[in-house]
Amino acid sequence: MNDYEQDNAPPTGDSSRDALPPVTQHARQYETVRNAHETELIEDYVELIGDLIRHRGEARATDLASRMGVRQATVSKMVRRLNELGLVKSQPYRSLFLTEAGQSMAENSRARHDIVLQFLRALGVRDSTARIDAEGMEHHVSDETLAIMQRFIEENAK
Amino acid sequence: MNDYEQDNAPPTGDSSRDALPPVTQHARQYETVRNAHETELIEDYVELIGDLIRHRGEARATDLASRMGVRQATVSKMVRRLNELGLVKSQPYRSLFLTEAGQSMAENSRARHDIVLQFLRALGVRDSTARIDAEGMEHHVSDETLAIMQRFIEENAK
DNA sequence: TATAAAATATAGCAAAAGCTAACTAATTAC
DNA sequence: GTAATTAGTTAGCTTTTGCTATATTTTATA
Repeated sequence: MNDYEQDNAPPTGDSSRDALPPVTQHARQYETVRNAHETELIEDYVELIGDLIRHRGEARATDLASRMGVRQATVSKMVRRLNELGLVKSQPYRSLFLTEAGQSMAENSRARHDIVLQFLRALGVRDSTARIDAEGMEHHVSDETLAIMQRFIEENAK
Repeated sequence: MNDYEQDNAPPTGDSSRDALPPVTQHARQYETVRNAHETELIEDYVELIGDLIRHRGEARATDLASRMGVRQATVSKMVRRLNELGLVKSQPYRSLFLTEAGQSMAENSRARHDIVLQFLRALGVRDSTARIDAEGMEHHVSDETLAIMQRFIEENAK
């Protein structure tokens, strides 16, 4: 039997992970992850630029590079992309600014990030671990799950 | 002030996300995420091959392609990589097998995946959403957090 | 069993994100 | 105010993971 045809197979009634999901749904899961990966880096940069402006007054390429753990050349290239995407406004050799769109992306990312981080802490994860996990998980948490995390935080607040 | 120097700055005493983490730690967070991305796809393939063998008796490239939502050529190329990495044993035009190493990676991934999925469900996330989120989150959850999730599942089992 | 269909492989292209090296601009220090 | 240092840019390379198109092999069918 071909795997394509399995989509027509009757549901097994088994709700655990033990059964493979129908092909179409399975593929959609991986597609969602791939899509997230495409926007992930963009969001991380925009979020970081926002944070730098917020906390340090300005966002310099050098600081982006050292905080991201990459070379300046990499940042330069990325900033050009962010410009093209209309997320960042910049002039050569000057520090960076977010456009309206960039600003709202930054706020959105920061909010998600905060919720995930607080959720992990509320769950009992150590701060340094929580920060690392949050950075990775942030982009893979659906709105539905995020709302549930939010509720969890409120219920478990001291 | 240069951002590099900020590493020597005294901690603000503010444990919320409101403060930027020290530069070195911040960079390590992003590095961890980048590293996860490198192994992520590999693990997904190996895990899926394991699942296919388990549930369908064999793993064919076509089925990998349809379930991953990519083209067969992409799978072919990936399988060559998995071979080089010593995770998969395969002969041209034949179905795929996992090596010892591949098998243990598959088991490990499946275990992680299961815990994350069950955790999300225990938290109250709908099944279809939980599956999507788990697929993305799986690779970004530390052992520490995983253990906590495990405990949470046990405590909240009916 | 010969042929059509399905599965797999290979070649070659593209985009993304990293790198180094070499160059230019801005800032700081003297 | 010039020289040295720091910051930013650009060009060109590499790896990874997609893709299409084409060739080859295996399997199924008439």
